[in-house]
Amino acid sequence: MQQNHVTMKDIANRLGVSSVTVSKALGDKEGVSDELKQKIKEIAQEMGYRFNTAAKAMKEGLSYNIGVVIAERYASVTQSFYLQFYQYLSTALEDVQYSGILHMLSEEDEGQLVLPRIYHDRKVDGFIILGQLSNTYISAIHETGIPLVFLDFYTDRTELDYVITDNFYGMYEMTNYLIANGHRDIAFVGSLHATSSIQDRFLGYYKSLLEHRIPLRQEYILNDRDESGKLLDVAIPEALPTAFACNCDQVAYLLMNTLRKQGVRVPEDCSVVGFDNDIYATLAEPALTTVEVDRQEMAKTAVNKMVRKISDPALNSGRVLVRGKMIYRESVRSMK
Amino acid sequence: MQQNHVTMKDIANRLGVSSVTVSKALGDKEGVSDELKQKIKEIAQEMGYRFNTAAKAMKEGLSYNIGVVIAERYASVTQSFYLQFYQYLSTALEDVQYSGILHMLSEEDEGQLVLPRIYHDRKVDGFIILGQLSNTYISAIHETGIPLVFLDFYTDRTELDYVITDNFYGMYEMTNYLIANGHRDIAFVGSLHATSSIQDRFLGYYKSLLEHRIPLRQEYILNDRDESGKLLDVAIPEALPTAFACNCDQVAYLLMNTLRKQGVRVPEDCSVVGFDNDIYATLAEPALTTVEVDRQEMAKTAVNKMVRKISDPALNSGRVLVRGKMIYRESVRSMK
DNA sequence: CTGAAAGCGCTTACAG
DNA sequence: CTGAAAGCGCTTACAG
Repeated sequence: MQQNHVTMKDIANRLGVSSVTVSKALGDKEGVSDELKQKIKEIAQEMGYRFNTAAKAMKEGLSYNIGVVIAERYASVTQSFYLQFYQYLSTALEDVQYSGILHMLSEEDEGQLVLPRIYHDRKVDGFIILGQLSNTYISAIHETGIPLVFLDFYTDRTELDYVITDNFYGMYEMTNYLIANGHRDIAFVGSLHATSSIQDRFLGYYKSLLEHRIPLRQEYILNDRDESGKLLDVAIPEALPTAFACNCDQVAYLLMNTLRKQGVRVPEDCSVVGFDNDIYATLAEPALTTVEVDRQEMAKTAVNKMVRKISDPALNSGRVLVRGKMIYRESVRSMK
Repeated sequence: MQQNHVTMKDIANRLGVSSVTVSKALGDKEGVSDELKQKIKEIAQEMGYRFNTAAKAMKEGLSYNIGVVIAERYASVTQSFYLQFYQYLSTALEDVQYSGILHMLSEEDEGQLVLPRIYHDRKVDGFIILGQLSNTYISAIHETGIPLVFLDFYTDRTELDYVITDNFYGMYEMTNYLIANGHRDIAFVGSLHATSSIQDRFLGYYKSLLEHRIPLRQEYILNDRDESGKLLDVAIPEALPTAFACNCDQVAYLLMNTLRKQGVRVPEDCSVVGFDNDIYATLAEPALTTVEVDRQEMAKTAVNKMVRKISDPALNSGRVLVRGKMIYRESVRSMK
């Protein structure tokens, strides 16, 4: 129960060497005999030495922290998706001797272009931005010159770095799977102008239809949210499709409730698939066939990008796609 | 887009004063004329000065960061409760010029008593521990002497500091409410030996029964989980109570599914209440009457405690209870 | 009201 | 292989 403040100097004194030698030994640098290195490490351990990152930080001008920014609206009760993402980021950052500092961005700060306090305090060497933010906010943070990596979101600005899941390919694969199961009347559920992810997923769906020479029908493109992003009841088409490809699990879950109320059984009467593999995928009955976003791989990729950007801020590695993974459950019926 | 590295010295040079004066001005300390202070602040702003926390940290031996530890098992897909909690903590910390660093503790690290890397790096001045951890881990982290505040969890060790929701009072109030609505056959759903929260909630329930001279019936105490914490199907008693007081919303939600399968309607045939006001409270149909844990108030209280402990580590303010808030919805029927 | 000096605990050249 | 010196950017105590 003692709050120790052992320094390298203390270790050096104890062993009758200089603190330079201790620094080299603990940092595994050249120029200390292996024997002495070993001895120093043992003593450090024994004395309960803890490295003082602040000192290193000041010397090198780096904090060894990365800010992870998530808009508050993505961290609501129903959306632990991004918070789980943070977990992977945190682990990936530790692997490269960094720590993550999570910053929830409020609507207010986003609107008024208030940068995170950790920016002003120089507590971070860069920001990983998780999810979509307003263009003006992106510009504001980008103008500071601090290294930036965008995760799970991209824009048309090619000078920025992005790591995203391959939404296009994921929904393409999913639609192929539905078609392989004999479906041809497949609706896409998602408002095309709401988010860039929905658009890309839609395009993957469309690509699959094109490849299979199934015409795209306007009445099978169903809105799921209004312009503010608020989820709506999906209007079920008169002619019931045999499958609904939903842009996310939550919408698939809500759609299944609506279908149930209309007496439509899933998957007997029609199939429903989702995307994300979040809580709604398993809350749904039957559980949803969906595409899992490989957040772990995305997190690792983003952290790597960030570390490279910190050592070379001019670096621009562009948009990196990470492939998702099909999860097969019980919400699809084979029509064959 | 320039990565600036303006220091106090730069500002001082620009104005022909010393960096000491700049430090005093920016820190709003005594000994600089208001005029000069104002001028310095303007120039700092104009030059894009950012405070270097690392330098202050080294000087004072404080990092101005607090680690927030959450066991990974509490941050699963279905449990964003604690992650929301973190949000409040983060805001409360910013109010006192601190930043929060979220650390997800893996089962493995917990078992092997591996302390967070941010501890070894001296990146934090204290830890707020969110939720229950093993006793051995608590001992291990406590022995380091680093200031500790436990949030939403307590033990019998009086030398530690806790901030918890008033589980006892919340369930007491809830049971009173059921009784006021004419219920007398009220079951409690929760395994009494699983967690300390469940125990306290049970005792609040019991207290209410005692006050109303309703006998406690063993067959109305229903297990909801096994020893490992895994949720079980609740065994509905032969003689159906008129109300179920569940120890949490999730269990209430699951119970309602079970009841539905047995053809029991809520609230017509029996009432069900929960606790926590989490996602399950509104996912349930009808929505659950429940007790909302006042996480914001708890977060503020914990941060205050922490700040006081940092300046005086010997301080032991003990167990602080924060009152919850009844949320009335549609899952209770009046028997009158 | 203002500032020169010392020091926080490291690391990076450089000298031996 | 080992170490004395300088410096990172602040703040504190002291002198003027």
